Amino acid sequence: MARPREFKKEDAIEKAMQVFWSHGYEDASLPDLLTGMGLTRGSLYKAFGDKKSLYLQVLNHYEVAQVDAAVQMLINNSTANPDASGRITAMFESISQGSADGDRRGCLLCTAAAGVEMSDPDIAETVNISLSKLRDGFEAALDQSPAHTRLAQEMKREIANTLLTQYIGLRVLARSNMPLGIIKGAGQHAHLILAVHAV
Amino acid sequence: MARPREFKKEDAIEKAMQVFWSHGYEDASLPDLLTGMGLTRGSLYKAFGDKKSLYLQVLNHYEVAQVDAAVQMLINNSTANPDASGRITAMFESISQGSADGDRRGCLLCTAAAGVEMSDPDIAETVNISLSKLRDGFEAALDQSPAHTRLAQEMKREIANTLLTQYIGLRVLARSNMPLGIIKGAGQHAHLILAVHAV
DNA sequence: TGTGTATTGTACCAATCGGTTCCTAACGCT
DNA sequence: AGCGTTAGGAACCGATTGGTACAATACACA
Repeated sequence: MARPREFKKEDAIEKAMQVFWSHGYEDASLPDLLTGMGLTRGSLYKAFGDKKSLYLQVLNHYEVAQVDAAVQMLINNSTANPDASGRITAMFESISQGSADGDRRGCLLCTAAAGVEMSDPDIAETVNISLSKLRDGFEAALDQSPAHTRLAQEMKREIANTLLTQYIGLRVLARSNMPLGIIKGAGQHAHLILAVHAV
Repeated sequence: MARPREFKKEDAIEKAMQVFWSHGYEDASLPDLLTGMGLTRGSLYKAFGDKKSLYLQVLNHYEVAQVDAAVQMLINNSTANPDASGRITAMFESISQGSADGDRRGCLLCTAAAGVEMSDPDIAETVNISLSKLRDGFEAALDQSPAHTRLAQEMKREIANTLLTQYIGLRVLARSNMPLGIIKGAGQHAHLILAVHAV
C-alpha cells in the first residue's frame, strides 16, 4: 500500500557491478553509479544505503555470478575439457583471449585487492572469501588431475597458491594494458606452473 | 643571486616516494605529500610542478633506487648466492620476509599498475619501462642459471614473464594484507616456476 | 475517491580535492 | 646599503566528493 519501486534491485546491482568493475571502488563516483544504474540519489540511498554498502552487495553479486561460475568450470569434469589440468590452463587462456578481444576491466576482486579499499575490514573480508574460493577451486581441480595425484596435499595447496597469485598478477596486467606482451602467454605460464608435477 | 632553497630536491623526492609508496598515487593527497615532504604548497609547486610531475620524478627515483638495485641483485653473481636460480628465489623470499616483518607497502610500481593512474600515458610508459627492466632482469638471471642453459631463449622469456606476473601478484597480495597464507610460500612458488627446466 | 505510505528527484550540505595568487622573507650581487 | 631574484607561506579558488533533507509523486487499499 505504497508507491512501488520502479526498478528491480537485482538489475540495479548488476549495473552497479559493471560500473565498479570498470572503475574500481574509489574511482567510481556517485554520478557514475547513478547514470550507470539509471536511478537518482534518493532511490540509491533508500534501496542500498551508502556507497560502501552498495559495494559489498556488488561483491556478493560478483561472487555468485563470476567466482562461483569460474570454480564450477574448474571442477566440473563433464565439460569439453576432461582433464582438470587442462581446465586450469583453459581458464588462463580465456582470460588471455578476453584481453585480446578488448576486455580491459580485469577482475573486480583483483582490482579491489590492489586498492586502498582493502583498509576497510568489511570489504577486505568479502574479497578474502572470494579469493579463497578461487584458490580452493584451483586446489580441487588439482585433486582431479591425474598428473598430480601423487603429489602431497600441501604441495597441491602451494601450486594452487601459485596459480592464484599468477591469476591476480595477470588480471592486474590485463587491466593496466601494459605493452609487455605477457598476457598472450598466460595459458603457457599456467602450464609452466602445472608442469611441476614432474618433480 | 636569489634566495636559496631550504631543502635538497633529492631528499624531498625521497620523502615523496615514501608517501606515494604507502598511499598510492590517487590516495596520496596534497596535504599528505606536504607533511611527508616537510614543505608547503608554494615550495612544492615551484620545485616540482604539479602532482603528476612529482609522481613521474618519484617513479624515476624508484627506478634507480629500487628497480635497478633489484636487477643488480639478480644478475650479480659475486653475491652470497652464486646460483642465478637461487638469487631469483631469494628475491621472492626477501619479499616474503619483508611482509612478515610488517612491510605492507608492496611495490610502488605494482600499486601503480593496478590503479587508475595507468590511464595516463606518461605514467603508464614510465611504469612499463621499469617493469620491463625487472622482466629483463629475470631473463638475464635465467641466462646465467646452469639449470636453464639448455632452454630456448623464447622459453626463458616466458619463464621471466611468469616470474614478473608472479611478482606483481605477490606484491598486490602483500599490500592487501589478506589472510590467505600465500605470501610466506613466495620463495617456494618461485622455485616451482623455475623447476620447469626439467621439462 | 480519498488517504496513507513508500519512492522519487531536486536542492542542498560540509569536506576535500588539486591548483593558483600574491605578499613576504631571505639571499647574492653591485 | 640597496636592488634583483627566487623561495616560502597563507589565503583563496572552482570543482568534485559522498551524503542528507525535503517536497512532489505514484501507487495500494479502504
